Amino acid sequence: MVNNEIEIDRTFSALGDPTRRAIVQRLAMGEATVTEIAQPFPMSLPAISKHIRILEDAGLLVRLKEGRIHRCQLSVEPLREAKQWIEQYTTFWNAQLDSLGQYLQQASPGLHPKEHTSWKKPLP
Amino acid sequence: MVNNEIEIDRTFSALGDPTRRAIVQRLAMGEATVTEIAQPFPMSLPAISKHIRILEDAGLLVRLKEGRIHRCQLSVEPLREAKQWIEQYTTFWNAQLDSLGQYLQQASPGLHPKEHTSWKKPLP
DNA sequence: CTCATTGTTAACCATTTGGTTAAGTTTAAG
DNA sequence: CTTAAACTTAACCAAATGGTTAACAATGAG
Repeated sequence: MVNNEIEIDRTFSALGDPTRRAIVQRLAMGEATVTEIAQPFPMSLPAISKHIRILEDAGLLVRLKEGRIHRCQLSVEPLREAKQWIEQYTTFWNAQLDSLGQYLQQASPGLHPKEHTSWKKPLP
Repeated sequence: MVNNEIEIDRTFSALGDPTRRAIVQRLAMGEATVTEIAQPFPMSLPAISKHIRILEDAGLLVRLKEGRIHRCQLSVEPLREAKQWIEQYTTFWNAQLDSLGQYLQQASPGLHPKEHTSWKKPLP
């Protein structure tokens, strides 16, 4: 949990692709082999293999090799961290913080968060 | 909220870039103009302009034009939806669903986990 | 009017991404 | 031993991405 910047980057990049999000969704229903994962997708097995690798590198997928089949399952920890990253900006508290910050800028510019220059009220 | 697949795609793609996540973080501190946003970044203004456009297209940023300056502020609604997408897979409830689903699949393959009804409540 | 400020658009470029097919590897089966 | 199955790796390709500089547009200031 210390240096999560690179991890969070991998996580969000991995989730940026619809195919990979669909794989995550699939795995949420239960573990699956590579061919099982590939089955619904209109693309080749190597393509899916790459996607799985990317999810694995992002820590979103763990692979249990049993003989020649690779059993894949979802690992939710990176999802939790992505959720936490997002929650910084979606909580009620931060909404309040945001409003307050803007108010402070209006009241005494230059005192608060960023060195804003003067602030005009939006026109009606 | 009907066809959120494309929206969620735009949102996650937008958040997949570290520069854009940093912009989101910056805007969470309060609104800012384009040059203010660009100031800390070691890249040209047009590069930032493009990032802002992508965030805007994703609905994560709203632009208020006042004369020649564009005041940008964060819009958290897409973040909430991204959070909700993630939460499908990070709640305790779904962890249970996953484990039980795997058990049920082992016990009676062909039955889908979601067809069963005795699930525990999610934890906060 | 003239000039600076604020920002976008255009044209271009290198790298990354997401896909392909073909070949290789490992394991299970006959 | 031979062959099939389950995947991965390699080599390649087109398109998307993220950046650049130069030119353009619109607004505010002198």
